[in-house]
Amino acid sequence: METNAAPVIHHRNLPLLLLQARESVLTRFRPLLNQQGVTEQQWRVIRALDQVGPIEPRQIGSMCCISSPSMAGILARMDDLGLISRQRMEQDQRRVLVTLTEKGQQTVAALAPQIEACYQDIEGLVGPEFTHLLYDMLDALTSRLNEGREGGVGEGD
Amino acid sequence: METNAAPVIHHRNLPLLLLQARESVLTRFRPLLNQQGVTEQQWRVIRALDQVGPIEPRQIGSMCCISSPSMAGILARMDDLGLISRQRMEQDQRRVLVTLTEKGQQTVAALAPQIEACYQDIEGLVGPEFTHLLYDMLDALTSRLNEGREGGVGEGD
DNA sequence: AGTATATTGCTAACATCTTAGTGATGTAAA
DNA sequence: TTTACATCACTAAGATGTTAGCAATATACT
Repeated sequence: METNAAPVIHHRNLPLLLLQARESVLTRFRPLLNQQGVTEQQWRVIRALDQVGPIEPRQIGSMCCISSPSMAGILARMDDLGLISRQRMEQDQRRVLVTLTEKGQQTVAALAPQIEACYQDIEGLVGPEFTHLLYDMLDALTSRLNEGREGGVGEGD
Repeated sequence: METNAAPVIHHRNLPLLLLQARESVLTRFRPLLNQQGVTEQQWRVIRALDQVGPIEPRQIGSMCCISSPSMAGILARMDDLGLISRQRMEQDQRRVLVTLTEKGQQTVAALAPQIEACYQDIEGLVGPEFTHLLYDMLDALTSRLNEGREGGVGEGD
């Protein structure tokens, strides 16, 4: 058998290519996040709350590509850390409203400039046109593939 | 505060865009993998071994973006499942050689056509030119960002 | 009203990721 | 040769992802 005779899959591994690209970007962000004591997912949640204000867990999950079971633990820990607060809604006792706390906003203020600088570095390496084209293509790929089968996690920004 | 006054980060969330794109693709693969009883990571390892033949754990990790600690557990479970086999190398007792078993190869044979069909569907939705351009851009982004700082996980395909 | 159904957040079990650190083995310098 | 250093796979602990399922609540239908 050795170096196998007939490789049966001819396409590049697209999920892997996306994962590698993501890794290469995150490698630059991770140190900044660690320094502030927040995880990647916590930062995604914080960014979402900073952008659109108080929202519900499943909305956050939809925006950040985080499943409901993961969200439960993440919000619980963020609550313990004092980054967010949760409160049941009056009208519908099932639902919960998540709000970014003062401390959460301070984390944004502390990280934002460093993250911005990181993006500047990246654009400096690949060029702004490249970046924008890539954004558009990723948007297009995601929306085309999700067309007519939403219902789950993952479409916002 | 509400819908916050001054959003401080102006760039799109690139890691999130990549994650969402990856999710939209994986959503189509996951059912196939589950049906064969393999996880995403196990399938990545299987594909790598099928492509290049028997290799060492850290090489797999480099190709598949899997860290050494994760790899330990993944290979142990794949060994239990009979998908791969491991053997210490004679010359260097630290190193290990991982080989795809007969059962592992059967898994490839069973999944390959379905995966191929999936890629056909995707290309049908976005167009082959789009796909190839995307591959090129992801390659470019990854290589540019990793330039001069390899040393870790994640560059092969 | 009273029951069936849908929605929401959550738990459980297990696989994986991350960061830090370890033991065994190999290699190079004193 | 002995000591210092490097490499490799692996373990440990905690956070997250995935799948299945549950309890509470809300809504629709009879």
